[in-house]
Amino acid sequence: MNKRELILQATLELITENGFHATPMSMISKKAKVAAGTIYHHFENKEVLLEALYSESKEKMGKSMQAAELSGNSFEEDFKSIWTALFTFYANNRLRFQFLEQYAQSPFIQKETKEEQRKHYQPIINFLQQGIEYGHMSAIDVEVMTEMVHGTVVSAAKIFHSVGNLNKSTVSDLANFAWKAVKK
Amino acid sequence: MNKRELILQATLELITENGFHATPMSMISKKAKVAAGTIYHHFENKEVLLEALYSESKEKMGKSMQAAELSGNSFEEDFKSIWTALFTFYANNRLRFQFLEQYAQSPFIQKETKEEQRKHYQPIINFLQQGIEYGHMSAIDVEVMTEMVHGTVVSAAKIFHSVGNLNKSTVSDLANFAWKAVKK
Amino acid sequence: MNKRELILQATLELITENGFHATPMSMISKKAKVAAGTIYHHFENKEVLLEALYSESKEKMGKSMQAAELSGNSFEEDFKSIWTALFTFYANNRLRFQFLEQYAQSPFIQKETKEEQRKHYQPIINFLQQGIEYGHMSAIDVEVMTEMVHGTVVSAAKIFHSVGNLNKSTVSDLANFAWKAVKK
Amino acid sequence: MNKRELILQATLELITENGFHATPMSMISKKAKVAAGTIYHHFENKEVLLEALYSESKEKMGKSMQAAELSGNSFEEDFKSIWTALFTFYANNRLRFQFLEQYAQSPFIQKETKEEQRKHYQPIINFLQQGIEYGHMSAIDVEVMTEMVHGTVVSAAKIFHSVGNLNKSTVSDLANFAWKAVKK
DNA sequence: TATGAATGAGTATTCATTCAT
DNA sequence: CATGAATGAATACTCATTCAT
Repeated sequence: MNKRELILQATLELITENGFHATPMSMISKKAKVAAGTIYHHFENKEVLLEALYSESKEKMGKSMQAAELSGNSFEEDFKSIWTALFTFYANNRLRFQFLEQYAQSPFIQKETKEEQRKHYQPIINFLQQGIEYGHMSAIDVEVMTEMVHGTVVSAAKIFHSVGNLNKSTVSDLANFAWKAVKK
Repeated sequence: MNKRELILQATLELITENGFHATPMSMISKKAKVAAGTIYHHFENKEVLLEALYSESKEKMGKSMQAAELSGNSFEEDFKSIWTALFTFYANNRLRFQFLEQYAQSPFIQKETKEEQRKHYQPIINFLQQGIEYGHMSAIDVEVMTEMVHGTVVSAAKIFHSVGNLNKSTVSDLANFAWKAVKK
Repeated sequence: MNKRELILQATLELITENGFHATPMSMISKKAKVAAGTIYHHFENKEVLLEALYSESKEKMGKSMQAAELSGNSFEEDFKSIWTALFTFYANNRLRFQFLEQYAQSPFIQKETKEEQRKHYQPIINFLQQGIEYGHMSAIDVEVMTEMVHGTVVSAAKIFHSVGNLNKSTVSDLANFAWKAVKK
Repeated sequence: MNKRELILQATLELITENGFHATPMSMISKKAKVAAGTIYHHFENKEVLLEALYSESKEKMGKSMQAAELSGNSFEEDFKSIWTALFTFYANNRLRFQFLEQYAQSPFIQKETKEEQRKHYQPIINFLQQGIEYGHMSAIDVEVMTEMVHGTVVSAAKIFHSVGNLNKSTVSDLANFAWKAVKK
């Protein structure tokens, strides 16, 4: 890992644990085993560091969904594949999940940064849009639908992390919970 | 309003806007039109002030659900009544909603405080438990079910606040979204 | 005890333990079981309270020496009687002793207050002056002599309080220590 | 002078003048011509700064006594040499003297710090111990004896500083005062 | 006299950021 | 690129004092 990545990783761990303001730069530099000044060679200031972490996280999240293998057998099956892919990403990446939850709506992240990261999950919005158009899903506004479906994944991930793990059948139940909610 | 309430109200507004650490006590005292020292007559320190706000908010949230009028005609109708009652509370109390979202999982709130506030929504858990037992709902663990249902209300409220308002039929659609998800 | 005395007593105990600045008025009011404002009915402010305690203490100290019974048999005997009287006062009144030690030279006490309290031990200075004039003692400036002799009592009292007690023969040894030092 | 020493010197001057609690860190940083935060790079907090000053002062005091040249001609001569060496140190270092007087017994200084500094005057205790054993001095407990003798130096130094100076013959008289007190 | 809630100036300490090396 | 000592503005909290009751 190069220094930039060491800094980002340390920031992720510390900020998730303590929050943004309760994580001094000195603490990050210590954990990353890097001098305080070095952080400033890679990131203009603390806020920029946070935004970089946000962008990186959103990108990873988007990629995890796009990596879902879609059989094309049925819309239901593909929907559940994507739902499970995102859930799995959130389950396997606790810190990133918590970080995104904490900062998704936070005023620390610039609007432009948020907008820019939309691209990573635009394909998913398109997928849902088609589901509605082809009559597989309720005719709810696609932005609303997206938020509602994402909410079910988030809730499932929260449960996963509070319990510590979840057996396959429960995960399947929860994917089904989401599917029942959206299907026509 | 007495000084204690003025302080709590100012804290709610400022903390939701800026976050806990980015809200100096001096800013709170200014907004509440109270001397800095006065805050410390009513709250031992900043953390205690935050916890008081959390407790007050959870209590109001619990009461909003318990105020839902249950006709007893059908489980579905009652389920939607409660769902809508909570959604309405979240919709009408943006600051409280955002505050609870931000601090529900935050490490700033003591575990004991969280435990104590459970009592306010225990009746709802009981209601869902019965729904499962009487076969109205899927046989999912009731704690899991509660978290999932709550997640749908939270997502709906987020949509409401990002859009600014939501017409009655959409709200009804979203209550139905939740109902379809849970029903047998 | 009236409130004024309760306040003075509480102040003596707390200030000796914690020091002047580390003893808030609120702590004094609590210990004296009196409202904060009540202190200000009896003492203009914190400094005046300290000065009152100083004056009271110096007066008690002066009286303790003047209460020494002088047989008139020999200068040595009378010298030792006075020495022992002051030592006994310091030994029996630990808090007053420590308080006087701490504040005797402190800048908190106004010069005038110190001057005014001289009257209480002027008789002792006169006694030593006579001792020098009659040739019982070394011909050292009487102010210097007074300070040196007082120093021996202070050292003895410090030893007493650090050990917890001192048997009669040791006290007698120490009075003799002082006498040997001053005698011709 | 490096920053650490500048801070210690400023602290010595200010604390002696105003007392510990009446000397804000900001005042120290100003006098030392150093930023407020810089103090915290060298001393963990205000109390640690005080302890460092105490240790440094006790060390200097111990060294001043050990620098006394002992002729070995007579115990009396050596005793007076040491007495005079310490007196001279106290006379030439008013601030350190007053600082040590104020904080020697203060609760601000940790017991361990005090214990640790004993080493600096242990040689003197040994010297007095021998004087007692060889019959040069009264058979008083050596700890008691040390405190009493030290008390005479302290009194002499107080006189010196209140008057402003003292001629050689008076200093000699006072060394003799101490010697007469202790000799057999 | 007595009370104690309210005030707001004052203080120790932290921490993002800079810059000489 | 990397370092870490130095900076000084910012902040939580304290406490002497006041004053309406």
